[in-house]
Amino acid sequence: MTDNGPVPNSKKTATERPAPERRGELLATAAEVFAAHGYNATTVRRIADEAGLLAGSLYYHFDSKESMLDEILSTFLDELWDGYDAVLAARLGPRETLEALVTESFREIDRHRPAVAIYQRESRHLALQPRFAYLAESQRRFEQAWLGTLRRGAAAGVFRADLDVRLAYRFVRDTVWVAASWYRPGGAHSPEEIARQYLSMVLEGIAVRE
Amino acid sequence: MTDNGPVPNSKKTATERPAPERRGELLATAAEVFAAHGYNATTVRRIADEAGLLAGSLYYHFDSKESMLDEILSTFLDELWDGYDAVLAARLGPRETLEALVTESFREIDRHRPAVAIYQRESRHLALQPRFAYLAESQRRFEQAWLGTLRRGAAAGVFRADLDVRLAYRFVRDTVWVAASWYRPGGAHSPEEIARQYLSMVLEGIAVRE
DNA sequence: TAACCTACCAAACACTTGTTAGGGAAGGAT
DNA sequence: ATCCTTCCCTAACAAGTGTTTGGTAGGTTA
Repeated sequence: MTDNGPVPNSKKTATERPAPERRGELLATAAEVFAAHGYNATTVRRIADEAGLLAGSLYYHFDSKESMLDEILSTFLDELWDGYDAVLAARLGPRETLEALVTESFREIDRHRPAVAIYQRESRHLALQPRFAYLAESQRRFEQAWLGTLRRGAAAGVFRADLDVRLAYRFVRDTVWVAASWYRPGGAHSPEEIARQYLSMVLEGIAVRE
Repeated sequence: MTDNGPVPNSKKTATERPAPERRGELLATAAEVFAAHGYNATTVRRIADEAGLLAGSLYYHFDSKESMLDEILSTFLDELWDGYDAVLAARLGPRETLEALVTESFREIDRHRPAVAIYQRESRHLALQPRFAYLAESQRRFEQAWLGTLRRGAAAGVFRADLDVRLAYRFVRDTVWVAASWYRPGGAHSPEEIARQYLSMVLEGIAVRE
C-alpha cells in the first residue's frame, strides 16, 4: 500500500492536472446506477457493464466502490453549498431568502439529479460512518439555514406564526428535495418554472381564497 | 418441494387459525431493520440477530427474505386501501376528501411507519418485478384518487386553477409520505395534529396574508 | 409410553460480492 | 528502437450472501 508515484486516483480533487475526463464519465454512470437501484443493490460489475469495461478495470480509476460514492456526494455538496452560501451572504429578507434557496435547490436537482437521489436515499445511515461525517455536518448547516430563515420570517410577520416552525421546516425541505425522485431534465418544466410553482404552493397554498 | 401438510408459512393470509403470533413479531422486527438500513443492505442474519434466533430458523416461518418483504408491503397496502376506499366511498367535496385522505395517510404512517419507509425507498424498482406488480397497480389507483380530487376541486373553484395539477399532485403526495422518514410514534404530535398542520400549510400556505 | 408437532439450532451449500495481482496493447516521448 | 505511461483485461481471491438439510429439545396428544 505504498504511494507509488502519480496514480490518477489520488484523493478527491475533482480538478486534476492531466484532466482525466474518463473518470468523470465513469462517476456519472456510477451515479446513475446508484440512483436507479440504490448503492447497496448496485454491483461494481453492473457499473462496469454500463460503462463498457470490466469490473476490475474500475479499480484503475478508483480506490473502491465506496470512494466512488464519496466523490459523487462530496462533489455535489460542495457545489450545493457554493450556491447556498452565495444566497445567504446576500442577506435578503426572509421571504426572498426562502425563494432564492428553493430556486437554487431546483437548479442543483437539475444539475445533480442522480447525486441528489442518492443523497436522499442513503445519507441517513451513511452519515454514521466517519468517512461520511460531512453529510451530518451538511445536514446541520442545512437545518440552520432553513430554520433560521423561517424563524426570521415568523418574527418579522412575513410567515405565519401559528405553525410549528420545525414542522414547517421539514415540510419545505422535503417538498423541495423529493422532487429529485421524479424530476427528469429536459422535461416540460425548467427548474425555475418548477421552483416558481412550488413556491407559490408553499407560500400561498393550493386553496382558493375567498 | 412437495406440499407436506399444513406448514405455518402457507401463503399470505395474515389471519391464520392457530394464531402464529411469532410470525407477526418476526415480520415487525424485519420491517424495522429493512426500514433502517434498506432491504438489500439487510442480511437475514441481521434480522435473526435482532429477533433472537439463527438465520436458518427464519426459513421455518418464511419461504424467503423476499416473501417477508412481500408480506410486509402487501399487508400495509391492504390496510391503506381499506381506509382510502372508505374515504372515497363517502363522496365528500374535493376539499373534505383531500383533508380526509391526508389525515388517513398520517394515521397509516403512525401504524405502519416501517412499512411506509420501505415502500418509499424500494417501491420504484420493486414494482418492475412481477411478484410486486401490485405496487405499480397501487400507485396507479393512488394517482387516480389524488389527481381526481385535485381536478374536481379546481373545476369547482375550491382549489386554485392556475397551478399545474400534476405538479400539485406530486407536491401533496410527497409532502405527506416523506413524513414517514422522520416521524416517530409517541412524539410531540399526534397523527391528527400533524395532519392538521400539514393541511393548513398545503391549503393556506405559510405566508401571512395581507 | 409412544407418536407427533412446533420452533429452533448446527453446519453446510452454491453463489455473488468487492477487490487484487499480473500482464499486455496502444501510443507518445526520448 | 527503447522506454514509459495510460488504460484495460484475465483470472483469481476471501468474505459474505440467501438458502437447505438433518437433527433435536420440549410440549401436546393418543
